[in-house]
Amino acid sequence: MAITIKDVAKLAGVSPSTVSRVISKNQKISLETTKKVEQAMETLGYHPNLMAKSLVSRSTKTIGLILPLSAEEVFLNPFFSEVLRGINAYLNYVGFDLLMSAGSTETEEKEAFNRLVFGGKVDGVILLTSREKEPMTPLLMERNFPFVIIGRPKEEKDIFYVDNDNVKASYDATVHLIEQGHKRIGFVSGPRDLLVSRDREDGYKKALQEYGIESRPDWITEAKFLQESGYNAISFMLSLPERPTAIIVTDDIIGLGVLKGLYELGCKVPEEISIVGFNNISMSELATPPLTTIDIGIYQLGYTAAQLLIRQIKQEESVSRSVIVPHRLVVRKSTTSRLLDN
Amino acid sequence: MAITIKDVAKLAGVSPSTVSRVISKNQKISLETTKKVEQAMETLGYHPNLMAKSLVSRSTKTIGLILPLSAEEVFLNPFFSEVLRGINAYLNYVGFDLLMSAGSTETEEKEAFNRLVFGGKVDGVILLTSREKEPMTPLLMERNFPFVIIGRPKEEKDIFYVDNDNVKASYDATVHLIEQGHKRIGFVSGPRDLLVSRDREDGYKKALQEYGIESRPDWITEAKFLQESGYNAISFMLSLPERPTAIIVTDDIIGLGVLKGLYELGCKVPEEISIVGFNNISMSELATPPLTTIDIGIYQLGYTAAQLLIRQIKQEESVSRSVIVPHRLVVRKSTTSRLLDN
DNA sequence: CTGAAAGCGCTTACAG
DNA sequence: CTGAAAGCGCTTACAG
Repeated sequence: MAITIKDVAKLAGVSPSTVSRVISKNQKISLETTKKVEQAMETLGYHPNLMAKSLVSRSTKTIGLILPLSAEEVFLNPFFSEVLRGINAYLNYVGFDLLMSAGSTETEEKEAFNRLVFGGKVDGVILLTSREKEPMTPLLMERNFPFVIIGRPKEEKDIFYVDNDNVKASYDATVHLIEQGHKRIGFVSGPRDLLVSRDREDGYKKALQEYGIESRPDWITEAKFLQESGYNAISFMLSLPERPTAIIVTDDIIGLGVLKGLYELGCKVPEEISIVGFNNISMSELATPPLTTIDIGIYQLGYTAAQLLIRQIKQEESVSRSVIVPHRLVVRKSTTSRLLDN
Repeated sequence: MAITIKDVAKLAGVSPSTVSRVISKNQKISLETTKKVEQAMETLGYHPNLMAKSLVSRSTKTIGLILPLSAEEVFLNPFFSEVLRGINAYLNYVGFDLLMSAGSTETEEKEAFNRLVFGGKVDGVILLTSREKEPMTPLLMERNFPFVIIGRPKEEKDIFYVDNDNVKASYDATVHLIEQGHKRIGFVSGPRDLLVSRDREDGYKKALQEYGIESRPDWITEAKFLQESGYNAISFMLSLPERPTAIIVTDDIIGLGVLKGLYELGCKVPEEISIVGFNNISMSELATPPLTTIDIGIYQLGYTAAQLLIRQIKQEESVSRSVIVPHRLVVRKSTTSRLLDN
C-alpha cells in the first residue's frame, strides 16, 4: 500500500484537503501548517498518485505523438529523432511528458488513438502526418481536443499547425539548379499522398515554368522515404533515353540512396548529374560528395509544435495558430555550375 | 461531460458492474446482456476513462523510457531511433504505450523519474544507461518496481538487463586488426563512466595482451558520443610523435567524425590508418570509405528489453533475467590488410 | 485559513 | 449470471 494524502494528513494533524492545498500551492495556507505538512511528506516519502489526480483534474500533463502508419520508415529517418529532440526540449521545459504511439495496422493505429485521446491518457496530440485524407483531424475537431499538425492541414480552417513554405523551398532549390545552367532537371517526389510532396512538386514546376524550362513527366518519379527507394528511382532515371543533368530529391534519406546508386552505376556527381536534397540531416554533410540541401529547421518544427500545443492546452492566447519555419539552401559539393567550375 | 459507464448501464438497462464486466471480458455474462451492453456502447460512442481504470486497477498499460541526462547527444545518435524502433515494435504488439522522459538537469531528471515511477504513470521502465553510479537502480529495487536495463548493471544481482558481450566484441575487433598485420593499434573510448566503455576497453587490451602487442596509454583517448568529439580525438592522435596504424572507435558516430578528420588532414583510410567502429548505424555503410564496424543488433536490444519488461510486469516466468544479444563484425573498406592488399 | 463531504469513473469482493 | 456498495487517491465547492 502506497502512502496517500491521508497518511500525510494524519501525521501532520490536519485534514486531507489541507495537504492537497499545500501540494497544489494555489490557496493560502498558513506558513505554520505548510511546514508541518511538508515535514510529514518528507518523513513518509510521499509521492502523489498522478492517476487519481488526473481523474479528478481532467489533465494528465502529458501529450501524445501520433506517428504515421508507416512507423518503420519514420524511425529509420533522422528527421524523426530531430523533431523528437525539438518536441522534447520544450515539453521538458514545461514539465510535460511525451507519450508515443505507433500502430502498424489500421486497427492498431485506431486503438492507440482511442487510448490516447478518448481514453484520456493525454491532454493533446501532435500529428506527424499531413496526408491527403487524414481520418483523425475531424475526430479531434469534433471533440474540441487540442492538437497541432506538423505539416499542413488540408483545410486550414482554424487548425493549429507548423510547417515550412514547401512550395517556396522547392522553388528555391530548382532556381539554384537553373542558375547553374541546368535545363534538364528531374524530380524525385516523396509519397504522393502527403501534402508536403505535392507542395514540393508544385514549387519545382513553378520554377521551371517561370524560367521557361520544359517540364517532362518522365523526369518525375515517386519514392518512399527509404534509401533503397532512392536507389531504385535513380536506376530508373538513368535508364531513360534522355537523362536529366540535375535532380531534386525531396528527402535527404532518399538523396543518399540516389547518391549510392549513382556511385555504383559509375555516374559522377556533380560532373554528370547534380543533386539537391531536402532536410539537411547530419548524414548529408558527410556523404560523398556532401549533399546540397534545403535546411527546413526540423528541430524548430518540433519545438514550435510542442509550444503551440501547450499554449492551446493552457488556453493561453496564441499570437497565431500556425507558424511557418524558415528554410535555407545549403550549398555543398553535389551541385556545381555547368557554366563555370568552382 | 463525457459518456460514462453509468450512461451505458442506463441505456442497456443493467447495472454499471455488468457493463464493466462486459468490457473486461473476464467474467461470465450471458450472451444476451453482452449484446445489449455492446449495443449501448456503440450507440453512445462510449470510451472507457483510462485514468479511472488505472486508479483502481493499479496498472497503466504504459511503460517508461528513461533517457540519460545527456539527452541531446542521445537524440543525435541513430542508435537511439533504432532501439526505439525495437522497443516500439514489441510494445505495439502487446498494446502498451511508451512514455518518454528526458530531463536536461539533475533536478528535472529526478522529477521526471518521480512522475513516472512514484506518480504511477507507468508500469515499468527501461533504463537507457549503464553508468558506473546509477542512482535509479536502488530506488527501483527497493520499491520492487519492474525495470530492465539496456546495458549491463554494475552488480548483476537479480537485475533484468539486455546487453552485448562488449568485451568479446571489442576483442574481436582488435583481433581483426591484428590479423591484418597491425601492431600499433589505438583506441577511442566513449565516456569512461559508462560500463560499456570500460568493457570495450577491456576487450581491446585483452586482445593486445594475448597477441603480445604493446599497449600504449597515449594511444587511448576518450570521446563523447558526438561527431566532433571523434574529430578532436583524431587530431590529437595524429599529433603524436608515433602514430598508430589502426584505430578502434567505440561508436560509429564518433567514427564518422574520425573519418572526417582524417580526410581533412589528408590522411588516407585505410592505406595510412585503418578504422573499425561499433554499432553499424546506417550511415556507416554510406561513409567514404564505408566503415568496418561491429554490428551489435540495436533493434534486437530494444525489442528484447521491452519483452523482458512486459514479462516481468505480467509476472510471467522468464527463462532468464538477462539476454546477451550476439554481435558480428562487418568488414568494409575502412580496414585493410597490411600484408596483402585486397 | 481550514475541515467535512461529495464526487471523478472505474473495479471487485460480497451476496443472492 | 447480476446488482448494490465500498473504495481507488485525489480535488474542490461549501461552510465556517
